[in-house]
Amino acid sequence: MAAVSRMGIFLGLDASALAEVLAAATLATAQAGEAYVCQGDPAHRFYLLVSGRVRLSQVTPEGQQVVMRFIAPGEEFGIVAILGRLPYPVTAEAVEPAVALAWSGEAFNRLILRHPQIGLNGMAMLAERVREFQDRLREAGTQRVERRVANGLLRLARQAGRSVAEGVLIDLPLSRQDLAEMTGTTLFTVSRTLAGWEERGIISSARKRVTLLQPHALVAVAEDLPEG
Amino acid sequence: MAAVSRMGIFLGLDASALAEVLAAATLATAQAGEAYVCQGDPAHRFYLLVSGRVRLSQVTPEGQQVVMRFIAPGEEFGIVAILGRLPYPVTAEAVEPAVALAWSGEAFNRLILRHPQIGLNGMAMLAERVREFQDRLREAGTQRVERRVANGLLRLARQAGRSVAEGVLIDLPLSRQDLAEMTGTTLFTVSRTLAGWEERGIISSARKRVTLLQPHALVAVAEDLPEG
DNA sequence: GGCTGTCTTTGCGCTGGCGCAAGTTCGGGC
DNA sequence: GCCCGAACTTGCGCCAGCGCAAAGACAGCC
Repeated sequence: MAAVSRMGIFLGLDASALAEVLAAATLATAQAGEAYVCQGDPAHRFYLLVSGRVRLSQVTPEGQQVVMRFIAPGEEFGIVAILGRLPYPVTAEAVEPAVALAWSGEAFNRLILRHPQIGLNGMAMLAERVREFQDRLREAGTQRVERRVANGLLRLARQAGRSVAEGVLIDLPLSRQDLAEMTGTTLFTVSRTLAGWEERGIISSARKRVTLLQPHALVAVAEDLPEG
Repeated sequence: MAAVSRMGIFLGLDASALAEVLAAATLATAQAGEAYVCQGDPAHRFYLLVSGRVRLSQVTPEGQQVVMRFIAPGEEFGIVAILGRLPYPVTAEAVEPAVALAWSGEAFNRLILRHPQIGLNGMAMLAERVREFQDRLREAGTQRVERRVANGLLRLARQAGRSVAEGVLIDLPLSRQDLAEMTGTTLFTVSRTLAGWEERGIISSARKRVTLLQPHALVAVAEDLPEG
């Protein structure tokens, strides 16, 4: 309950409203690699992640995969469920053991109507999400690969970064492929780019693991500043 | 009032609620080329377009412009105003004479709390917006220029298409530059691409004006099908 | 009608980054 | 400890699309 009361979407609700929200929820756990929802399935449930990490990805009609974003605890996914029985546009898959709260679309609709604050918070959350996608779309259209990858890493660090002795560890199993699919390039190019940064001491990388050693240097790359 | 009651965000409100919503609104008109909101200004107003067309664009720190989308009557812009005094992330400029309803962020917050249906509708609207941006981001990451331009045109046709004798006219002053900034390419490449399609009889174009003569052929390009 | 500025076209050279193939390293299961 | 498959690296060839320059076409204004 304490955890739930701190989630953005339930900010400003009193204890009884929170209790009601929780009473309507079911708990859904997933192991690493297990999917919460699959692209194309009819959307009937809406989720809020409590712990773990979830990866949202889309597969193109040609079979190519694209990683839309990673979901951190406190964030929502499957919102499309509240607007009728459209199919989910993405697949949501746990990349490490995860726990989420789930509501049926109808139940969540009723909660919003009874507690308008949830609708207000939800709009704020989605507006923020729209802003993030706008930024990424702008990047995709105007920036070269190196800058996009730098921005992608910085975004992940902000979302899932953990301070460790050497710098900021991106606390996610993150393959070169994932990074390529997030930034619209190929795993080859990502590999070469990371290798270049590693040589310059900006990052340190291993299998499915990246640590930012000099975040400010990466920011310089992302902003296309002359060598710092 | 009739027009307002048909807007997605006010669906399901009764007459008295609609009257209340309208009473809180002010009318804002703009001439072609005039800006409703400017990127970077503190966001204090939220708009719903009644008539005309509005272009949302962003300027990168390097001064490069990007066109995020066009707003059609019934759609919202400036939503960021309801979440505190953040700066607007985009500039909203009328491309033809426009009329919009405007609310202050606080007033709209109060309306949502009094009429939760608005919050629900607003979430639906934003969820749809997120979906659109996800699609575009996927396209940006996986498709070649020609397909992206085809998809861009089709999206515009859906949003602002008008049936005319020869086909579907995109009813917007739309320069090559605009199209390039929407699809993440250059006006040169757009010009060449359109010229190619015109030669094949798929479209017909003039200054700031494009008409789809064979929409299905454009769909074939967008989906990368073999020649139809 | 002529002028001006904006929009558009077209040619040409160049390169970032893709695509593939082959090889290497690593982690986990038995 | 060994094996297997997944993840990663590296070299090489190639081309889609960018960048620029210069010229052409059109709309609106005086």
